[in-house]
Amino acid sequence: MRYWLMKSEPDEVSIDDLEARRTVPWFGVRNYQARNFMRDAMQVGDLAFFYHSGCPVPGIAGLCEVTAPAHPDLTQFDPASPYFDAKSSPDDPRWVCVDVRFLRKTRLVPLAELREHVELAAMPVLQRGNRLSITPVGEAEWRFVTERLMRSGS
DNA sequence: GCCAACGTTGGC
DNA sequence: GCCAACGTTGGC
Repeated sequence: MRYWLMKSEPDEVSIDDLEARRTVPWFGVRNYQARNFMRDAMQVGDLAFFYHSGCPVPGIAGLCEVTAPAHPDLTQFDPASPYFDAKSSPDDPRWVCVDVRFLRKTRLVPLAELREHVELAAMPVLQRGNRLSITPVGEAEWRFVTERLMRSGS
C-alpha cells in the first residue's frame, strides 16, 4: 500500500466534484513520469491526498483511494477533448488513468503551511520547480499530515 | 500577468 | 545525440 499526492485544478475537478461523483477516472495526465506512476506503481487500495492546484490557495483538500488499476484514458481519442492526442491509437494507447474514489474532505491544508514543517521537507511536491501532477508520499509524511495537520479539520 | 522550471519537439 | 526553441505548469 502506497501513498500519493494527486493534483487537480478545482475548476476542472474539485474535491466537491469528486464527492458528488464518488469515483472518477484520473483523466488528462500527459506527462510520462506521472503516467508511469499510475501504470507501474499505483495499486488498488492506495491512498492519496487530493490537491487543488492553479487556484487562489493551492493545497490539500481531501483524501481519496485508488479503486481501479490503470486503464486507457479515453480523452486521448476524443478530438473534441483538450486532452486529445492524435499520435495515440486505441490499439496502442499512450495515456492511461486510474480510478479514484472519494474518501473525505479535509480542511484545506495550504501549500504554504506544508512548507512550514521540516517533517515534510522531502515531499516531492514541495521541491523547487516541481510540476509533476502525481507524486509519491512517504508513510511518515502521510501520517504527519493526516494525524497532525488534519486532526482538527472538518 | 509574470516568470522559473521543466518537458517536448525537431533540425542538424 | 545535441540542444535551441517552444509550450506548459503552477506558484506568486
